Amino acid sequence: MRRLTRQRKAVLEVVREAKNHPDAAWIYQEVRKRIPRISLGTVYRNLEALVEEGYLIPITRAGEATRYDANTHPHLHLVCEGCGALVDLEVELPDLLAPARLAHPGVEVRSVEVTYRGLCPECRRALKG
Amino acid sequence: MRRLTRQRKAVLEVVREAKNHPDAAWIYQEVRKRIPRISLGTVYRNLEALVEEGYLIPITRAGEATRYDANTHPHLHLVCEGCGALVDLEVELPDLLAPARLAHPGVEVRSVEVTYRGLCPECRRALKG
DNA sequence: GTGAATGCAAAAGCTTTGCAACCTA
DNA sequence: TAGGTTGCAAAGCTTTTGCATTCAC
Repeated sequence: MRRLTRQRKAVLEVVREAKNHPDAAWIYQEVRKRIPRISLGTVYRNLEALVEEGYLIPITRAGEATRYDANTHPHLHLVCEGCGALVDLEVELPDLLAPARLAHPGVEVRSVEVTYRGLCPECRRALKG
Repeated sequence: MRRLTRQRKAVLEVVREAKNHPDAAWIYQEVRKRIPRISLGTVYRNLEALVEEGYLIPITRAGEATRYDANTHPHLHLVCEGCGALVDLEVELPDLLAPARLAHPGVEVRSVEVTYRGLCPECRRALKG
């Protein structure tokens, strides 16, 4: 059975309180303020468990450490090509699963992950005036 | 100026001939059949260059090596939760960029990447009969 | 000829793992 | 008390980098 330890609780809290999709190193640094003797390995093990349990969503990008998102209600991500920031976009979506389901009857589609690339408002202003 | 070396040509050819989105290690192994003294570092440097030039698309997934896709016309990816395979889905898409553009006037959206998760036909049959 | 690209090897991340001690249920 | 979890440290993997040499243009 899975146990609710101080460490697991702290890791989840830190990610929930974070604003910008932190990675394991940042989470480790923050959690150490509460539990100074926690190890990086424990952070990784708990992040993995929390992802499995559905509390966190992992976000991977080429050449970067995995980031974690505690925002569980449906939303999209924008990767800014100017500053590299990962921004949440709250958007009403059409049913994105439908096209794949209709076109591929043999396939079972369970979820979809959508990532936009472009410019965040700040970078757009800086680059285009 | 960028130079067209035997190594760069071979890397691109290997990825184009590959069927299932190979990673750097696999590409290295294949290219060595043609250029035995090529180094893994050169493979990485050329993959990076080919991505920059738009010949290849990098695909990243949590806990896995980056894979490369030479299929440049628009398509989606399905990650099979059964066997882990990364499958191309050829699907007619609605305009996925429109919702984000309408909802976020300050943002400039340039491209979108869509990844489905679910079961490929083989795994679906195996699991559900 | 010139400087981009290569091969080699070392190093730099990020992440995982083995193990004894510890703690939650 | 049982076994999931932790801290620590070492190892594993993928990817990057420094440098002398080579090669494309």
